[in-house]
Amino acid sequence: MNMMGMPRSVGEIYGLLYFSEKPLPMDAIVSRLGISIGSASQGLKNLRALKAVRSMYVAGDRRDHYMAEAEFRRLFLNFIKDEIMPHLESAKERILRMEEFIDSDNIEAESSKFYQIRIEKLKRLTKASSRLLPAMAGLLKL
Amino acid sequence: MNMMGMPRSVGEIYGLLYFSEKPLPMDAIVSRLGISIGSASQGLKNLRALKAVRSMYVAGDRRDHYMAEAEFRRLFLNFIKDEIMPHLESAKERILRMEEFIDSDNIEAESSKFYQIRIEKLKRLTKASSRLLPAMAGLLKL
DNA sequence: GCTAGTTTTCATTTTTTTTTGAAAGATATG
DNA sequence: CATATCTTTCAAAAAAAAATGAAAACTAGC
Repeated sequence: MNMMGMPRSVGEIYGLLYFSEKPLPMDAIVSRLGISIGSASQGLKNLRALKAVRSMYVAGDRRDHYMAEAEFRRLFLNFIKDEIMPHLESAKERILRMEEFIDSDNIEAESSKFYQIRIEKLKRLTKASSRLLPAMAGLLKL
Repeated sequence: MNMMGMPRSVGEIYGLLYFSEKPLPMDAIVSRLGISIGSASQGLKNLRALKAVRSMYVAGDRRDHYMAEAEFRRLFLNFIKDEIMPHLESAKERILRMEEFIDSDNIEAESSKFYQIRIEKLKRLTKASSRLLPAMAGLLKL
C-alpha cells in the first residue's frame, strides 16, 4: 500500500481486512485500529477506488461490510491500469512535445543530437513500461 | 523519482542533469532550479546513494561536477537491489513469525486454516517479487 | 415521511516531510 | 600553512500530507 502511495492508515485497514475471516463493518475497523471514523471512511473510499476492498451486504445488518480483495494479481492489474498507465500516457505526450521543440529551430544542431538521444531513451522507457508492467502482473499466479 | 520515494526537488535535479550535455557543478543546479544550496546538497547526496548521479573531475575547476546516470536499466537494478530487496527480506521474516504464531496454540483450528491460506499467498507474493523484479529490470534493454 | 442508525464531507488540527540558511567542515592552491 | 572556495550538516521554518471530529447527508425500516 505504501508503494501504491497510500498513507499508513490505509495499509492498516487493508491488512486488517486481509486477515479477517468475516467482512467487517466500518465501526469494527475504527475500534480495532483506533482511528477516527473520518479516516476510516476516507481510507475505505480509496481502497474501494483501487478495488482493493469491496463492500458487501450482510443479512440483518444495515451497515456496509468490507472484504479485502485477496488476489494480489487483480490488485496489481487494477493499480497499473488506473494509476500507472495514465501517468505513462501523459509522459508520452510530454515527450512528444519535447521532441517537437527540439526539432523546431531554437536548438543548435550539435546539441539537438544529444537531446534526441536522451528523448529516444525516454521513449523506449515508456514503451517498455507499457508492455512490461501488465505482463509482469499477469505473471503473478498467486 | 517520485515512484522511488524522492521529493520533487530531487526529481528536478535528476531531470536537469539528464538533459545536460556537460556535467554541472552544484551552484549551476542551485541557480538553474532556484533551490537552496542545502536542498541541492541533500538531493545530490540522495542521488549519489542511488547511483542515479555521479560526480566527476573537471580539469581546472575545484567544484564537483555531476552527471546523470542515463541508463535506466542500471538505475532500476540499483534501486531494486538497495531499496526493494531489503524490504522484501524483512517482509519474509515477518511472515515467518506470523506463521509460527498461527501454528502455536492460541488460534482455533478453524481459523488457523484461513490464516494459513492468507499467509501462503503472502509468501508466494514475496517469492514472486524477488524473482520478477530483477528479471524485469534486466529486460529493459534501453 | 419520520427516525435512528450509518456514512460522508470538510474545515481545522496534528503530524510528517521538505526546504532553508547559516555555521561548521573540507580542501585545493598560492 | 593560510586563505578563499566549495560542500555538508543541522536546527528552525515552511509546506504538504494525514487525521480528527462534528455537522451534513444519506437510507433502511417502521
